[in-house]
Formats: sequence, C-alpha cells, structure tokens
Amino acid sequence: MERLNFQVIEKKWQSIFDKEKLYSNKSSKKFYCLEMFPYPSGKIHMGHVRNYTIGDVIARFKFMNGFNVLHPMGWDAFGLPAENAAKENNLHPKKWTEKNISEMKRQLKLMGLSIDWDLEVSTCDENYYKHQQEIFIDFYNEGLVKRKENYVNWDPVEQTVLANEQVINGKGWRSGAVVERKKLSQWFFDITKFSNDLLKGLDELDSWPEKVKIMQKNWIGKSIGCEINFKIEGENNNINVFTTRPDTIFGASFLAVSVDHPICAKFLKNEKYNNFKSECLKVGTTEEALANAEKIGYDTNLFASHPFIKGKKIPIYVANFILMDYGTGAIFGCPAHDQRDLDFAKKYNLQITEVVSDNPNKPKNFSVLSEAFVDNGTLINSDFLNGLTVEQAKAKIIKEIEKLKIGKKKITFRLKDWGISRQRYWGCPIPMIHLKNGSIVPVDKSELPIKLPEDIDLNKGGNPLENHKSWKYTIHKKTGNPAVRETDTLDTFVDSSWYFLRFCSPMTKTEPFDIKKVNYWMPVDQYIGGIEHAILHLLYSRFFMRALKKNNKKIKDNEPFKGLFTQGMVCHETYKDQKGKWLSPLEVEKNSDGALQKISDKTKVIVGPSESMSKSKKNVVDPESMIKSYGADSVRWFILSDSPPEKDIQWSNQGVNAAYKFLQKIYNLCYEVNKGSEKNSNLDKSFNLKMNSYVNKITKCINNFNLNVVVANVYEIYNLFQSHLSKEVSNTCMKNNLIKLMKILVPFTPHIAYECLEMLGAKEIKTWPKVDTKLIKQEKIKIAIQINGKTRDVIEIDKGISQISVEKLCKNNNKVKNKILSKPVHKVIFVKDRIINFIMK
RNA sequence: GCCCUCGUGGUGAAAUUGGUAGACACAAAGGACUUAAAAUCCUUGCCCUUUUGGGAGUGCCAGUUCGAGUCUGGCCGAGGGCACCA
Repeated sequence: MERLNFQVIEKKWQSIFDKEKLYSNKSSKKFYCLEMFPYPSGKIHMGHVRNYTIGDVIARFKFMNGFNVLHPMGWDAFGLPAENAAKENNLHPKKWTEKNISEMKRQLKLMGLSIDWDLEVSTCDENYYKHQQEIFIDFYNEGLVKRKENYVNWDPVEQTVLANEQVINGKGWRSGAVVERKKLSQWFFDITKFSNDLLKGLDELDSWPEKVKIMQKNWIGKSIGCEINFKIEGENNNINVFTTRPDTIFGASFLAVSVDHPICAKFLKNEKYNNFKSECLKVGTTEEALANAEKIGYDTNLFASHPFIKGKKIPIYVANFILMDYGTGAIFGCPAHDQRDLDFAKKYNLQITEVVSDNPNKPKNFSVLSEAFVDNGTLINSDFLNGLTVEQAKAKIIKEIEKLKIGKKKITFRLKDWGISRQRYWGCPIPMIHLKNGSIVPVDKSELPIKLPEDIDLNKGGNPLENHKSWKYTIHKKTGNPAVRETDTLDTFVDSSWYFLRFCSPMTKTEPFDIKKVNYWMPVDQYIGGIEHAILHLLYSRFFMRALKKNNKKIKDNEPFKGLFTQGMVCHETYKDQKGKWLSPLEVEKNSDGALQKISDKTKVIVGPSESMSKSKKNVVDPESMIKSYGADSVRWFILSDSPPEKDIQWSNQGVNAAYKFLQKIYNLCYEVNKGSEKNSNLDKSFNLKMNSYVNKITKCINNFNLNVVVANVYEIYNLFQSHLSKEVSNTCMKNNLIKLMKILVPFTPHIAYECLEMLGAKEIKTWPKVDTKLIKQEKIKIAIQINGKTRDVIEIDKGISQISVEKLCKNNNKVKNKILSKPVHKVIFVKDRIINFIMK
C-alpha cells in the first residue's frame, strides 16, 4: 500500500496552479464563472468552502471542455464590522481589513481553487471606489440619484440608517436592535424608475432558481388598479385614492388617509389629532406590535361625496394602517370585501354593504360575519355593474372613471427607492459637496477619488467624517467658494453592485471598466452564492446594469447574471452542557458507550438539532484545521458528496474521514495499476463500454449541478475497477480508463487527480474525457420482465432489441416461462430498452 | 393571513422525468485477519418461509394508467419568503 501524503502533493500542485494557470484557455468561447465575493471577516468558514468548491468544479470543468474561463476573486471590504473591530482592538479599519484579506487569501489558496489572483479586487481600495464615485456622479447627472427627506429606519445600536431590505421583522439585520423611525435627508438611487423593467427582465432568466425569481417578483410587487378622486364636501379639495378593487366602489363606506397625508396638515394644531398621531408612531415597527396592532382611526369630521351615488356622503378618517409611501397614501374602504376595512368599519360602526356575492339570492350580513369576502363573484347593489364578474366590473368602472375624468387606470409597485446614505466612516465617500447657497453639487471628476481620511477618531461616537474638520471643509473647485463635503458614505451594497464588471478589466485606470472587455465577458455565465442575497444584492446588481446601460449606451446586456445557483447552508449538530451552555464540537468527545460527553469534566452532553453553523451556537468547524487533518481534496470531496448542492448539508467528521479514506484508496488503485503487468483482454470491450457510459452520465450531472450524484458515480466506478482487478481486463485498458477517471476528478479533487495523472504518465491532462456516442449505442442494458405490472426478473440484453426477440427470451427464461405459458396472455406492453409487461387475465 | 418548496430505510440521499424503488455513502450488528487494538475486507439490514420463493412498501385518502416516488384532486406534516402594499 502506498501512503497518500496529501501535504506534499497539495503544496506541490498549488504552486503549479499559481505559476502555470492551468485554467486559462485561449479559446473563442468564453465562460464567466463567479462566486459571490466574501466579506473579509478574518477567517474563511465552511459556507465559503462549499461556495468556492462548487464554483471551482464548474470553472475547471468548463475549462477542460474548451472554454476560456474567467474565474476571479475579490473582497467586499467596506462595512461596519471593521469599525467595531477597530474600536475593540484599537486597530484602524484599513489595517484590520488588510490583515483579514491577506489571512483569508492564504486560506483560500489552501483549497486549491483555480482563481486568477491577478484580477483580485478590493472594494475599499481607492482604485476601486474612485470609479464608484465616478459612477455615482454619472448616475446623478442622469437623474438617477435623488435627495429626499424621508422617514428612515434608524438602527440605534449601529447609529445608522438601514434600507428597507435590511430591516428584518422590525429589527436591524446585523445588530438585531429594534429599528426606530426617524426623519432625515438621504440620498436615494431611483431604482423604482426600472420597476417594470426589473420585473419583465425576470422572464428571460431561465437559468435562475424559480424561488429567487418569485421572491424578486413579490418584492417588486406590481399591482394593477386605478386612482379615483373623491371631492371633499364643502371644500375645493380632493382626495386621490388608489385601489385594486375599483369594482367595489358602490360598497365604499369611508375614506382613510395616512397620518402623513398632506390633508392632515390642518389638524396639527388639534390636540386630539396630535395624540392620535403619536399613538400611531408609538406602535413602531416591531414584529409584535405589527402583529397585534389594532386598527385605529381619527375621525376628521370631513366628508367626501361618492362619485357614483348622488348625494351620498362618506366619512373621512385618518387611519394607522394606511402607508404614505404606497399608492397615494389614501384608500376608500369597502368593508364587505377587505379584511382590514371590515375590522375598521366594525370598530367605528360604519356602513357595510355587500357588493360582490357568490350567491346573489342570499345576502350576507357582514356586520356579524368576521371574514370579508375577497373571492370572485357576481356584482350586486352596484347600479350599472350589477350582474358582472369582478373582472368585467373592473374594466367597466375604470372606463367610466376615465370618462368622467375623476381618475385613471394606474399601476403601482411595492418596490421603493434604494436609500444609499450611511452615517458611517468605513464606506465609499459620496462625492457631493454642499454649497453655502444651499445647493448640493457633485465634485469635479478630476478631484476623484475623494479619499477617506485615515486620521480619524472612532471613539467619539456618531460619524467620524462628520467630526473630521479638515476633511469636511473644502472648496468648490469651479467657484473657489467654501463648501462642506457630504459626510455620508455609500451603502456597501453599492460596492457589490458592479464588482463583476470591474473583474473584466481590474487594471483599467481611467474608467470603471473597459467596455470591450465587459462586452466580451459579460454576462456572468454562472453566478454562485447564498440564497440570503435573493433580493438585495441581486436586485441592486440588476438595477446597476440597467442604470449603467442608460448612461453608457455601449453596454450590451441588461442582465448581469445569466445563470444563478444558490447553494444551501452548512449545518452541524448543536451541543449543550448540563447547565445549558453551548459547546463547540472541540469540547465534546465520545465516551465508551458511544454517548457524547464534555471533555473537561466528563459530564453528559445534550445533543441538539443540526443547525446552520454560527458563532452564537458554537457549532462551527474551522476549515483550515480540517484541511490540515484531512487535506483540501478530502474536504472538497466531502462537502460535495452528501447532499445536493442547493440543499443544506450536515458537516460530519466521519464524513470527511470517509472522503479521506476513499481518496487514499483511489491513490492506491493508481499505484497498483501503474506497476501492474499485462493481462488477458477478454473483458476490455465491456469495461470500456461501462466507463464510457459513466463519463456520459457524469458530464450530464455536472451540467445539471447534480454534484452529489457525480460523487456516487465515482464510487461506483471505483467499485467497478476493484471488481475487475482480478478479471481479464488488460493493464493498458485499466490504465487508460483510470486516466479518464482522474480527469473526471480534476474539478473535484485537483491535487490528487493531477498527481495520479502524472504518476500514470498521462500525456495530456487539460481536456475532459470525450464521450464516444458510438459506444453508447453498443451498451448492454437491463430490462425488467413484468407480469401484471410486477417485476419478476431482470435480464441483460443489447440495446434496441425488438419486441419479438424479447418475448422469445422471456419464453426461455426459467423464472417467468411457466407463468407466461400456463395461461393465455391478454396483452403485451413493450417499451424498447425499458420494460416488457405481460398482462394476464 | 398570503406566496413558495419539500415529505423515500437508523441517517444523508439516488431513481434515465410515467417503466427494476432504496443506487452510492454514513451509522449499526455479526464475522474474517491480528496476541490485541487500529486499519482493511466480507455479510446482514421490513414481514412470512429452512431454502427455492412470496408479500407489503416512497406522509395519509382517493383517482388516471398495463404500470405512479413521479401525473390529478383532497387531507396531514415540516421548512422558507412576505407581511397593515389598498
């Protein structure tokens, strides 16, 4: 037995990967393979290992299939943790980040990835963010940047504003603190300008997971309805409402507006109203509050006139459940057919009229029913709409409304503008200056980059840029007048919205990217990353492509990512001691009974469910220590083997150990075959046929991301070799097929695969084994013989054999012949190469 | 509440898309080798039968079909996303 010394082999091949770039190909067909770049937190985790292993398999596989592959890596290097770490360790964010990057880069190299490190990009590098500032100015000039005073989500722990997408259940996505509402002047990207286009674009993304597309679709939230103007009685003023159910207009019994609606301005002197308003704000945005929030209203004592029922007056309320930033901030309430309206109407004793019915002969009494009727039905109590379906009624009433010029058909989106201001230091400075006259203008492009000052005081609280006098005060280049710099920095999601473009030409100094290179490499053919970015990052990047295209007509694509694959998480069992304290796997051992105990005091360990690895639950396994014990190939092999890549995987040390043992066996097999002597070759042909069939299967599996199935097939191939070692297969045949197997292994376990290829004296190691379609046709196949749908035997036959011949074989088959011959056969179902089924009475 | 996904052995999972259910692996039990352990290898893995065999079986109930894990309808259960969006 030849011992596999993975330390030596991995080191050897990694230095070759570095020097020779075994992965770059000068071919006309391009393939851009990209994994989501990591945040440099300090150490890689198993999630990275899984992500980058999957990406590496695809990149190496595509290269071996003749593609010119772009496979870069970089760092999402701005962000708050650097500031927190800086405070804790008294280390400048820049230094901290740089240190982490070099450490993580070293760790990634241990994995043997086929990454072209010459293209490395870091978003905190001024050579990167300089171009981002340029893009910002371009967007500004294009009218895609807005400044708005708005309620913002204020994270009191991080002392910053969060985007809507960063608020999860009313809490900050990172800090977990309850988010407060605060009014601030903010910068926004006008993503809503592209709402419809972003929605439509989803249709062409046929290599994206359906799930992600649905999430984005819901997020964009298109709804078709109409606006209707209600005249306020006794005033020369209107309230414009938005509704998706104009068909229920005859059931309208009240209007409700948001507390922020302009019409409310006149109540601000009213104490009762102010009490009501503060009551509304108090409800806040916590999950609990939202779930239990009672619908409350303020009666304005104003009335609107119903546009279709002469003389009907409708009370106007201010209600806490109406949002100013959706629709027009005002609705009409139709209690019988909307749950919220029903709740509200009952509370304030408002009229409830049924206008849509599933049974027009049997009127419902909604003032006693607790559920509104929201399904389709027939219109009743609705004048000229009576008898129509909901769809018909909608069309008719919109026509009528437009005819009377009191409203129009309207499409509304749920998507809101992207707030990009962050009151933080460690981010890309926004290249704008505030002039004395109150106007805000971009800096001159020649002044870029607006560099982050390095001499900052992080312990003062708030935004260090705000406190940095010599940085903050500047002059307006054009006029020479004094000016104040914008002290907000950009949301880090801006950084990651175009890095994939920068990778196409990271050395370009004068522009964000070289348009020729971008149009060659883009779109990303395969993007791989976590599902957690299904909305944020992916939607923003799709917006950026469109915005850049608008600005720079030469960009040919709308969509940045042609193919998307979202991998599952890496999980591990959780452990607690008797006191309920979390334990790391390193603090736990097996006792003689096989039960788990705490190493320190031998007390029993409580094993919890397997959950995604997290520091808080201590169920993390350090990739580097695993690589040290088992080798990178074993870690890669295991993380691909147990579960389909899109599903969660359970890390287990037994599993990675099994992977290690298997690679040892593979290495041994190569060693034995390599020094073996020539034998008879009677079985060569069938061996070749089988191997060829496996290559075919595996090639298809990789293209479908069924990487765990590839692993299973490789195990089968190994078993095939083992069972044929003592049979009449020539050594040459074995060796040739073993070379094929090693080539298959290159994308998965590159170090050992190349080592074995070298050992076996393979002349050519850069191409994927070819599938011989002629051989596929010659394969033997197994066909099931069924009687009345039940399988009675399985026989091996040549492909394509006719029904008559198969029937003949059955009549001579010991296991089934008595059964077929003893009774009359009613019918025979025959599917070529699949099955024969005898139907007996 | 709305939307989506998924239910297959002790475990992770395969199943050529309607055609041999449980490939492949982990764990377990028994055995071989060994002074012993580790490592390695073999066998077993639902029910009935000594065997040859036979039967049940993919969350549950029905349906379509020669044939259903796969298709249809209805339940039950788990996970995820959104959430006062008019």
